[in-house]
Amino acid sequence: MPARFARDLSAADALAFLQAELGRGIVTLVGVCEIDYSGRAESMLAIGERMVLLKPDGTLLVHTPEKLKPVNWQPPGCAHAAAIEDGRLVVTSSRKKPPETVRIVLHEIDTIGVVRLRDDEELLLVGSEDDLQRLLHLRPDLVEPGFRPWARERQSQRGPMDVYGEDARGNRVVVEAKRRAAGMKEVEQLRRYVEKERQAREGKVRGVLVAPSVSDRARRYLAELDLEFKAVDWDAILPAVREVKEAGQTTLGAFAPAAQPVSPKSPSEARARPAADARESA
Amino acid sequence: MPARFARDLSAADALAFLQAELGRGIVTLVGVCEIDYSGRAESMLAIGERMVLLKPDGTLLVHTPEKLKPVNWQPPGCAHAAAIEDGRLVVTSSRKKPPETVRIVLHEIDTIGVVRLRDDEELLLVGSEDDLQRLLHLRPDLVEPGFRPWARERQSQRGPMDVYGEDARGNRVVVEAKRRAAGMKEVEQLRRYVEKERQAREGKVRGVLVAPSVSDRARRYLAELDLEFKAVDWDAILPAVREVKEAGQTTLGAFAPAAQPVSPKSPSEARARPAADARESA
DNA sequence: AAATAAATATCGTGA
DNA sequence: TCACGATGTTTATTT
Repeated sequence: MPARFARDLSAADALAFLQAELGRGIVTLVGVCEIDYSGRAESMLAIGERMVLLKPDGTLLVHTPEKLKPVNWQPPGCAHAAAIEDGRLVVTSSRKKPPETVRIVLHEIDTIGVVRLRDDEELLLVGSEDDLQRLLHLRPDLVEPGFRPWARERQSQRGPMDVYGEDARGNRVVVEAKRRAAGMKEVEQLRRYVEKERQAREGKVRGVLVAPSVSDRARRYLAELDLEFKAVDWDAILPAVREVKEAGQTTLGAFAPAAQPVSPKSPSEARARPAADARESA
Repeated sequence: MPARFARDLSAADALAFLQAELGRGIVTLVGVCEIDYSGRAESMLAIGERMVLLKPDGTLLVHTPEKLKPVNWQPPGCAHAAAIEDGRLVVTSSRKKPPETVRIVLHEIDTIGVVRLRDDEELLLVGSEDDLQRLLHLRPDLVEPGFRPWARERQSQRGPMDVYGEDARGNRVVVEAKRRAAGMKEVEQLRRYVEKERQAREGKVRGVLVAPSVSDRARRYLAELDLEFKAVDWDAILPAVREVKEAGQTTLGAFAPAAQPVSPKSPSEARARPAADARESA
């Protein structure tokens, strides 16, 4: 993990540092600066003390002492550059599509450094909406007793539905699964699918929103649209989800979509195949 | 901008450093670590080299050499703590609502440092949806000739509408303004407001989605719901938006809004007054 | 390249 | 505190 740090550099020395190290690691630049952004929108930030991070993948982050989100940034893939203008160090980060540039003028340079990090590991996340959907296929009783899911992400004319199946009485059921508290937006989303399905089909089509909770307004809206809500308790199902996830990493294939004879459409489905079992990611 | 850095510290020395500096500035910790998160979801990250930032406001960020988003994080307001466990430095960040904890176990410590930053400046952003809405009030012809907007953010039973007014023929018009390309979600949102208005009123109620562009599917959905689309060219209106914004920054609060006998409810309303109109021409 | 939807989204505002 | 909506959202995924 080679690293290099320097303090009290002149603009020229800082420039030399950047020219040598930009793209070779995460470059950290602490100092007094003003920042302008122009692209999808425009922004101006008056002079102040900030921490600038320049990643080797072309990411830029400018952090102030507060907040999680950087005050200015640039996503991966941008071209970082440094120059001296009017005796001051100027760092820019640009991309062409969409055309966007962040321009940082350094008035004082406190610290400049670089760290070369090696990290091949990937985050393993448990509790995503995808996890919830998979669990609903494995344990359809969580939706309601007698529910039989058909396929994941069934296409409708208005987009893919989370879960689609049949209830004990043979009614079609559209399920919208949310990992967190549901609101109006989620009801609208469910409505969109159910409505089309009701137009297209004879017979009753039910719509069920599955989520940890639902707001009062959204609940009334559901009732208005003749849609339903089913609460899932994350704490109660998390162990099961964890198991499913772990199985997915190692054994999988247990719930490959039966209704889809074609090749897997997504890595998640691919992961759910015996072939993927042998190899252990992460 | 007092700063302090140290390298090749033992776990005990690093602990001492953290105990002295946590909360006093942005603490940077570079090293080999493994990370677990538990809260709204769960995550695990195997051992690797990362850069950890601990802000004085209780924010935690863990960055890898790639991507804009931190691989693990904690929002402002969290309690940071450090300890030695099994001879290793362990940094935790927790909050109670919702209950969440990030736990970082350091296997090697490369660099540890702290910078005390002072930054009172606020970002000035031009080109937000709010800016667009204000401009539509100043230049209602951007929606269509003869359109007369009434008030901003009129309350409907289902929430506030972006712009509400009357067309040349006296029909009610609900406008949904978007700063970027619109899709299904935006159509749904417009639909919700228009529908309620159509239920509540006699006569025709029009719904217009104002955005730089709209997807094909969303356009079809609009047609299906008898809603309309009006393109706005950001590049063309940005100069005007910039002017409005600048006027709002300088002449703010000089007069009270004419249509509202009470005090202005928001700075944005105060800014969108006749006084600001004067600057507007093109 | 465009579009669609998720996110440990975060963040600000208003009730 | 909760709910809702914007975000220069970013990111992954699919067409």
